Amino acid sequence: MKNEKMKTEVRREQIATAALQLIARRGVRGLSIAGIARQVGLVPSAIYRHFDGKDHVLDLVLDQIRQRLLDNVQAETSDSVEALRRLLFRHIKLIRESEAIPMLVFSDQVYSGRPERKARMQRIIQDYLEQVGKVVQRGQKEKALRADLDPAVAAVMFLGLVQPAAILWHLSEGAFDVTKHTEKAWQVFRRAIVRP
Amino acid sequence: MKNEKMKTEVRREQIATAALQLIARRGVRGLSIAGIARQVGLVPSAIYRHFDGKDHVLDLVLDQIRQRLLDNVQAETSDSVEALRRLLFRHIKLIRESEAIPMLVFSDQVYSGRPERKARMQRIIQDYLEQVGKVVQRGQKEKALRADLDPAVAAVMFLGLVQPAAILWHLSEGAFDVTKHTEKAWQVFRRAIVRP
DNA sequence: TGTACATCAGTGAACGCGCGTTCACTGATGTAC
DNA sequence: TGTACATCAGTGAACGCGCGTTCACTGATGTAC
Repeated sequence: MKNEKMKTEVRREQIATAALQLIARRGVRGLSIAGIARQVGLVPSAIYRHFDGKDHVLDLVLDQIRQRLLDNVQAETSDSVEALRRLLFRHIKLIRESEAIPMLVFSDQVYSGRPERKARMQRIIQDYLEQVGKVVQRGQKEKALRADLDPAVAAVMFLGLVQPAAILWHLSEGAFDVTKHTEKAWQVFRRAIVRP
Repeated sequence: MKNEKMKTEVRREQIATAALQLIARRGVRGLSIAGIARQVGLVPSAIYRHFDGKDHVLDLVLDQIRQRLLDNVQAETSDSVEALRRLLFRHIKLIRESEAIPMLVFSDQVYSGRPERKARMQRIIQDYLEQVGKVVQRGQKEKALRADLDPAVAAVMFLGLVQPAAILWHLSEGAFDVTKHTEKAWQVFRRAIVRP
């Protein structure tokens, strides 16, 4: 009886956060109810006081990720080219802070046999892309970006600036210099989208 | 005793191929010895006549992927801008044909607790990037591509043209039009790398 | 070319570990009067 | 403000499923003489 009782809302947050950390450290495969419980300082069965099962924990984790991504893009209100640049680095920072995000997004494990969750992840990414697309449109209205640029295509490409870098960073255990690479990649990308 | 005996080399290939197909269909999580055996037409324990364990099956699968990627890039000998364009579509085609490839590359499951395999995957990707980088360098020598372009950065960006598209295609169950997107994205990328 | 023996690819039963989940319980916290 | 009862967050033991792996075996294939 060493543990204090806490409100279920508090525990739910703690549990989701612990899950995110565990995924970052050990991957989706390494995510276990026992591990989460240990991290939070509870006994495995206690998790079931707050969630109906492991799947529901993952659902809340996805919610948190969704929120962080959207918070990121909505924080940018400066002039659109600069907004994209800053969003890029925010995105990198977000991924560095919680490596779990790309792991989750790419992990078939999360979706396998759960089509509704796959659809949900798709929604999250598409919502994010839509927001990025809006920044691009703003740039076109401001005459800063090329008018013949398809905002949707640009948004996906924007994601492509981050993704392979994140993978390399992860595979190389941090040896790959993401910031430096992103800096250079941004210059190249910028050339392709700004008005001549 | 319905099954004929076959040489272990033949079986090893069959098993690795079956594994690749299973991953494409059910994800890395859905890859089981029992599943592989069923696909090949054997009993689970028979797999152990040809491999020391599940891990060793995955190792051969990685080998096959490496081979396919490198075959792809080495097949391109035409003028360098066109070579990049064609390589891009080859890559897309490869991923469409075996959706398993991005799943494997991104699956933490494959690496978790096996640092040597993580390093191996890193090597595969870096070898590929190096080959792409060489095509870029060739383009610079031919004065077709900008001299101030860092070949390594360009190679990673090249990968970034494919990756998010592959993810979206996978998440959307094929609804996302990869070819159309890649076509447009290539135009944008091209602008950024060719000599003005 | 035929026989004897070794090797090899196959089978099915059984084992055991990891892990998510259930259940009966306990003591603390909240609420009604 | 105090007492009685309901609810709620915690515990630990046990269950059971999935799945990789082992093992003793069998019959076919290959090899030596």
